[in-house]
Amino acid sequence: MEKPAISKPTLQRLPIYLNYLQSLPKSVKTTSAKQVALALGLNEVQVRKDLSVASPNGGKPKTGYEVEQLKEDLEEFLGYHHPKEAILIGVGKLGTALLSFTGFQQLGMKIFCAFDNDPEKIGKEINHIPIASVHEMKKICLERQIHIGILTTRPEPAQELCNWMLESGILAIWNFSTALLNVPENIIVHNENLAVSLAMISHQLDEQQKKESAV
Amino acid sequence: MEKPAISKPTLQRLPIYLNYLQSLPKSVKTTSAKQVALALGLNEVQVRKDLSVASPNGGKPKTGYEVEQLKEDLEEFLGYHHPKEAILIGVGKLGTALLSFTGFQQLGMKIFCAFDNDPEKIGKEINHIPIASVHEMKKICLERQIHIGILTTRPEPAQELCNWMLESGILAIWNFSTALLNVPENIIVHNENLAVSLAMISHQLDEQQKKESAV
DNA sequence: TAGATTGTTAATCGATTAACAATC
DNA sequence: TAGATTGTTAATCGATTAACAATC
Repeated sequence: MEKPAISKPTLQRLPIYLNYLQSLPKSVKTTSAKQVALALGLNEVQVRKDLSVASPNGGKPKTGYEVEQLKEDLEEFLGYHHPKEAILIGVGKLGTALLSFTGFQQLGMKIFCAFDNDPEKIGKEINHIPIASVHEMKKICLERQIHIGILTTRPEPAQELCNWMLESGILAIWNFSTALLNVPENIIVHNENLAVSLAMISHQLDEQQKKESAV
Repeated sequence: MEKPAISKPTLQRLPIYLNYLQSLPKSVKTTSAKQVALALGLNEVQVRKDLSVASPNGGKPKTGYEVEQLKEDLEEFLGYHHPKEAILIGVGKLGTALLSFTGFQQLGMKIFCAFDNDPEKIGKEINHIPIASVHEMKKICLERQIHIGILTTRPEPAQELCNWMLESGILAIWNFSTALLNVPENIIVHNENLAVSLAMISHQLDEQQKKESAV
């Protein structure tokens, strides 16, 4: 009855598998866990286990997985066929870049509307997405039952805008600002943290260079 | 003799601790693992263990950690006091947003030069960072011994530019493109993957809503 | 059939959490 | 001193990997 809860690491790898499958030439009709693992630097068994979670069709002994079918299964599992609507707050450089990115639709998300407080920007649109005043946020979100908010502002106004989002019925915040947001525990905050990425890269680089110089 | 290798999860949390400490009002002189854990939704022991890795000074029983000292220790550990130079390739919307971001210096990275193939852009600068032709990349990188490359192009030219980067002595690639890069195993690739973030958010949101409706 | 490949059960590994001794 | 808090050792938990049976 209960769908077995998918683990976080597995969930994170699914879009990566899909991306790999999409990168294959059309002539490739099937693939195997071994091939996928090799291409992505993962363990073969891990790939099989992950895929078995997301693909009800699975693979076949000897032949492996049908690429088209597997892509379909992963897309379905990840909800790409039923895009969720989102709003974006803060039409600065980063906000503009995200609004201009045409790939979200294929990733199961559609930015319905953007908000800013700059009269110069309000009323315009980017990539067919209208920019409205932040004061209209509540009305629009409640009306369309939008639950995802993308925050791309400076850190200073972030918390206040976050609070407005919560009043507007937003349940999940994709936070590109550097601010640490305070929210009730039923609200999801996903921090897109450049500092974390940089720390990883910088540390790995140091390790690598230590290794090289040791040779 | 050997510094004990820091675990990946710990390394990822260090910048988050630092960010929290920086968000504290100046009047707060000390803090405790308990407070930090509460603020960030983590386990208290985990915080202490993490901090003990990065802070040689540690905390004191009863009083906890000195905020200024701990910030200093974390910054030092994360290499923020000795910024590494990087290049950026692809001055589109996202590239421009990253070039305009003034916070990298504080995070231990300095973008030395950007590259593009659009004659309109070459010769200009953004945020005092010059934009040069991709054909100058090799010369500039080798001269200044730059080892980090930030890739913000469309997926189509990504692999070729990646290869050029490797010829230019780049050892770590921060990949914002959606392309899957093929590199030798001693080269570090860190994929900044919006699809992964979206999958997490979307799935958590579904879970949350399932939970709510079950009440 | 034999061999390749899947999917699953068992073993290992590593990270988190609990328990506790040390100390300011 | 008593109590709060640190740092560490031990126990638990969860994810990865290895072993293996099933099957096309």
